[in-house]
Amino acid sequence: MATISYNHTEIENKWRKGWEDCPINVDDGKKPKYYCLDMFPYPSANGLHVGHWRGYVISDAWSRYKMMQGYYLIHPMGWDAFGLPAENYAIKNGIHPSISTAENIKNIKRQINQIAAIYDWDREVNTTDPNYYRWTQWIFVQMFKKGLAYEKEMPINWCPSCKTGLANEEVVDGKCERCHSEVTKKNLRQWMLKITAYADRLLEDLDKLDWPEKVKKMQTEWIGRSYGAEVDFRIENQKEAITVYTTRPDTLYGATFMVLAPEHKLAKSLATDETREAVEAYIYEASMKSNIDRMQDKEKTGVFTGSYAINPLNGAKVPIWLSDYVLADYGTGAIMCVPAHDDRDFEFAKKFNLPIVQVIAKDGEEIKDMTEAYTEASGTMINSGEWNGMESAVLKKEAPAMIEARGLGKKTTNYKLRDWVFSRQRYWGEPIPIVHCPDCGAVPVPEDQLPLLLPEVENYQPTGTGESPLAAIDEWVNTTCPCCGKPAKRETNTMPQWAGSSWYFLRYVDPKNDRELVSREKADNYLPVDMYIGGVEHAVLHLLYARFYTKFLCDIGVVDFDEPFKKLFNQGMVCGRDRETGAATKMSKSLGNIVSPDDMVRDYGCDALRLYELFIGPPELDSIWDDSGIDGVYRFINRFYNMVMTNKDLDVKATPELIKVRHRMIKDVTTRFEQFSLNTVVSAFMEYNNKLLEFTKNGGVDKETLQAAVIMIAPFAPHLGEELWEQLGGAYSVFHQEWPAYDEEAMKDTEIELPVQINGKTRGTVMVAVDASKDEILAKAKEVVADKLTGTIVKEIYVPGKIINIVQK
RNA sequence: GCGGGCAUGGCGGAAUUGGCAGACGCGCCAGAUUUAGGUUCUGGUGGGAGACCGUGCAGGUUCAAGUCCUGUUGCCCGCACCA
Repeated sequence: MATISYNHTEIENKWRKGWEDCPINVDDGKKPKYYCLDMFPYPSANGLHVGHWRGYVISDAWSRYKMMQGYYLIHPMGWDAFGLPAENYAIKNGIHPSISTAENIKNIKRQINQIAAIYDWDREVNTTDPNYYRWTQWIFVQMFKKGLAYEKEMPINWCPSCKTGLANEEVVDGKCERCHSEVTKKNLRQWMLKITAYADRLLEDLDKLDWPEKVKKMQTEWIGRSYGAEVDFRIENQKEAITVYTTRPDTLYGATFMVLAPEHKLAKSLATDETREAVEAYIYEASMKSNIDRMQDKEKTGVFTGSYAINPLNGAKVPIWLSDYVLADYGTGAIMCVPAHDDRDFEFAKKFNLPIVQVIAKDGEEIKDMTEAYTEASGTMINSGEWNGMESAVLKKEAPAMIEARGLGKKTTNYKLRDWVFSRQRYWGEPIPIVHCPDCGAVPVPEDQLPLLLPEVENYQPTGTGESPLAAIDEWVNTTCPCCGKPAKRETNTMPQWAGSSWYFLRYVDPKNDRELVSREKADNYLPVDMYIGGVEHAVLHLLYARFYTKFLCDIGVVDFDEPFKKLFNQGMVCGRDRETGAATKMSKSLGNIVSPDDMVRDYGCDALRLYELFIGPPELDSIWDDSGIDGVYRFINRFYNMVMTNKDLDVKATPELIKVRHRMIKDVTTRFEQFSLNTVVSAFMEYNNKLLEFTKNGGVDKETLQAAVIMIAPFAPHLGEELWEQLGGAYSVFHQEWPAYDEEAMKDTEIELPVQINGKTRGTVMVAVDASKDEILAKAKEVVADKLTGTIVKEIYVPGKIINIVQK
């Protein structure tokens, strides 16, 4: 067979131009839509590496497949361009973030174009574009009007040396990433979004979604709904009561002490003359500890306040302690402690010699010398007054209502999910469109004055007070109240990066609309997103925020669906190797193991890199990049090209064998594709190409088989597919062809080979007709392994079409 | 600590979901063409001389286990005292 060389540069350039001149994804108003979305990138100065490519190749192959099934595709791309790196770059070099960002976008766009994905650049969005962030601000104003945005004092990470607030990712081991000073906390006024108002819907609607179970579970845990009761404990000799939240009201009789978070508002007032010094010292220490330090302390600490509370059920006096294992912002910031039935309370009681009272019998008994808490809610109640003899599991459910009926507290539901701290003391973000008026309070900027433009600043340095650099621009800060017209001051905080990314998928369907965020007609036609593809690192935050925004926008009538992403696929990371140890690690600049796609595209072509990105391993798992592996797919492309080119004009008649192979090929590729087993799709192409090469040597391959192979390879290697489709005489474009169908009947064999086992070990094979009888087959099988049948046959197993197993003693 | 995932040749990985373990590819070995090398092509390639042995380890269920069950070890990811 003559070898025809496949010139990837020439052919890829040819079709790049071809698709530009005559676009293949066109909305004729009749086709159903399919919206396949990639998580949009942050335009980093490092550009794309082969890991980014992977997700984009997966989504492009899937998109093209959907297009071939007759859909009009929404397959957009844009830029999540606000964020810290650009601001830090500006601080260092004095270059405005919009300039460095634009440069980065230009470079990444060039790289993305190398993928040859069918992105619709007419839909491009950029979160830093005023015409975009106008609507980011608009959504905030709507939330403010609905009472979902509010102000609150919140602690932030604070570097006392840099005099600046820090994001969690800038805090490394409790120290400032830049100057390595101990990070402390500082209370600042912050804007909050009341995402907790949507907690139940965010939790329950997970059931509607075709998402990986793993991600659903992570969101479920993050929302962390629990049922229980708030119980009021009167303080001895005081009027005030302390309310605790508990999920185990059934153990109330076993509450032998109480612990408050050091930040609890009553903490100081509970101290007596004897304990005051110790209590205040403890509160001070806790306030100085960073969150991370507090988390890392395994050993429990605490201090007795000197006061007592009264157990509302049995009137027992219980000491009130302070400890930082109780969190100020979960529940009520105070807990009742039942050391017999909670691990942490048990540990605390042991350390400080507090009484332990068991109230649930374990295996029907009271335990002597408890060495660990019995935390199961199963067993009979003991030492519990009128509850004695009840089943704890039953009581756990009924107790909240019983407590409420007796006026001792109320039935409640609690969440781990907290409201979202929505303001940043940074420059490079959307200004929060609020004016603070001494008379009217916080007033939103009128909607017709949006966008509220981010002003130019001379200095990006932190202010030293914790305020945003915007606070230093007097002419911007000083304004008039939109409500009463008197002098007022602008809000100087900006929004977090999440703000723009929580709704961008809506804007893609109507990106140039200057009257609305999105027209209702377009929203109804093109939304929601059918398939969302991106890294699992966004399993909680981004995906939860986007769901929250969508539900809110649904509530105010902007869209009529309340879940943005029907189906989600998380692709695995592409790791590099650590240069010294050889271990798999994230690709990072500091490790110097970033592989850039640019050189590989030049040397091997776009199609080869696309196939290799898929072939490297199961798409949902992490993989390790290995440069030399691409040689395999490169050779395959050449062989496939040659196979088709050699056969294309031979006019071979399809033999039964060829037809069988064709149908099997279609079935294998299609089912593997549908299952997103993309690495094995590429293997299937290689396998069938090897088979077709055998046919090529022995008479050739028929046109219909060639066409099927070319059509199916097109979503993966689009240039190769389009070129060979043309070579086969097909009309433009291969992407307008119907995906080939297979027929189970056509691929059936008349004879099959069956393995013959003795005692479960394969000892030979036998060829049999598919319609042969069991006796016939068994007799033939025994013949094949006759010399190994030395014992007494005790059992003969025949699984039709699968296997024969003869059991002998 | 809790939750999730993974463990198969020198390497990346297959295995129709309980039915011939190692598809496909990389690498390697031999040969052919060319010959400076590379490319390309052909054949081989889990271990063992062999009967046989082989899917992290130890048990179990089954005619049959990489796949199911119990225990265990190692690695990766997520969450971090959530009352």
